[in-house]
Amino acid sequence: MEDLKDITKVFKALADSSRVRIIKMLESKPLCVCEITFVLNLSTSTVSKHLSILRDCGLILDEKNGKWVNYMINPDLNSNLREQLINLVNTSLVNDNFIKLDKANLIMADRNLLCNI
Amino acid sequence: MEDLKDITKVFKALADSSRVRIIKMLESKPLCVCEITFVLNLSTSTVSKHLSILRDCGLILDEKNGKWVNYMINPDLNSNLREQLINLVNTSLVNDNFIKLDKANLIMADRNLLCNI
DNA sequence: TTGTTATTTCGCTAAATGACGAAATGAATT
DNA sequence: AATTCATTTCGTCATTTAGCGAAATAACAA
Repeated sequence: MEDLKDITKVFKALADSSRVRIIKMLESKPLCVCEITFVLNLSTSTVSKHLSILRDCGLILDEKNGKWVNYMINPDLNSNLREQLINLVNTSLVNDNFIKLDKANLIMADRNLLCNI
Repeated sequence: MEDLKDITKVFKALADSSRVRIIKMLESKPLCVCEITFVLNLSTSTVSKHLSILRDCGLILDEKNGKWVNYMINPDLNSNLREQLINLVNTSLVNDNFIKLDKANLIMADRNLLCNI
């Protein structure tokens, strides 16, 4: 059961364009911090903070994998609200130019290339 | 067609508990600023600002009526996103205690009583 | 163990936001 | 025209937030 505080927290998490861009990226596949950092062109610490905000409201999950941390859309969005919000974001912005560019850049964002230099 | 900026603006509008409470109140019926101010127990200017934020992202409408301004959920939410968000808020928080209390207080908030003293 | 690398946490700064009261605006009434 | 009253706008203040770089942490590699 969701209360006002929980719901506001989820809306706050989505009330930032960088975080919406992250959700849109994660719709393709799980990503590590450095891949997202490459696409958003922000500092690693800033991206890490954004991810923790999305995680703390239950929209995404992290999973350790060696020295990487993979982030993904929470496959078990234990509420109708979160599920519908993710669907809403998922079906939105399909023609937005920034989102298209992010998706194009994501193709070039191979963690091995990014990290082994 | 919605772009990233528009969508972020709508999420920002909902990322505040007072504004979510306003949306929940407007689900019952159109309300003037003084009725909402009575329930939220905030200053008139603050409530007016909240209402303008909700209006500027297209979620609500205002309608002059004599010296009052009636605010209501926009009956013509010209986008799937706004429509689904309003539905989402509408179906959420039905058991939240603060929202219940707001609805109870709203019954006592008659604009004639509030304004004719 | 020591080094390397990915991520997180910390401390800071600049900008945005929510709150208020006071002043301005707009519409009805006298 | 002057007054009254609901609402909006303005100026200010305190708090929150997004951003960064540096330091701390965690996990693999040598």
